[in-house]
Amino acid sequence: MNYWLMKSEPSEFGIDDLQNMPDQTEHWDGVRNYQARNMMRDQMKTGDLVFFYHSNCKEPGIVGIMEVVKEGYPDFTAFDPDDNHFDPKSDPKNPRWFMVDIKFVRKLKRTITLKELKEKTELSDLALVRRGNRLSIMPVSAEQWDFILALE
DNA sequence: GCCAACGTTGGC
DNA sequence: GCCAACGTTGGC
Repeated sequence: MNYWLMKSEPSEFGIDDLQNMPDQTEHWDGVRNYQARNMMRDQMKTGDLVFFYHSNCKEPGIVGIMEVVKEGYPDFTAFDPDDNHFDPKSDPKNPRWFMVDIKFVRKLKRTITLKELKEKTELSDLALVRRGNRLSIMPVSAEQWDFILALE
């Protein structure tokens, strides 16, 4: 089993929005970055656990845990001209963008802030805290996962 | 294939 | 709102 971290702006889609979805499940659409696409298409497997990270907000940090419930499939929002994430270069016969479905597991008791994560030398290899990192989906090692959860 | 211009991300 | 960092685009 693998561990991941996925970013979302809470003003767009936050942990509460996920919890309130039917079946507490939603497709993670709109990712338009090849590295992140490859992870969703090729590597994320059913049962993998994912940290939900709130970005671009007052208190950026990890707020909850979710689970992959459907593996990579084409991101249909890329085909819809009326969608914000429309990409005319993604052909339904040869989709450029992929997504997975994720399900709410639980909220953390508190937000583990970016500031706090940056202070931990144990997490210096975590992509999230590396300078200039903008990846919206990233792998988390089992050691990093356990270490972060122990901070809760 | 290089690289300047541009757009986006996301912390602060 | 600012701006550094980075990815993408497109002219050459």
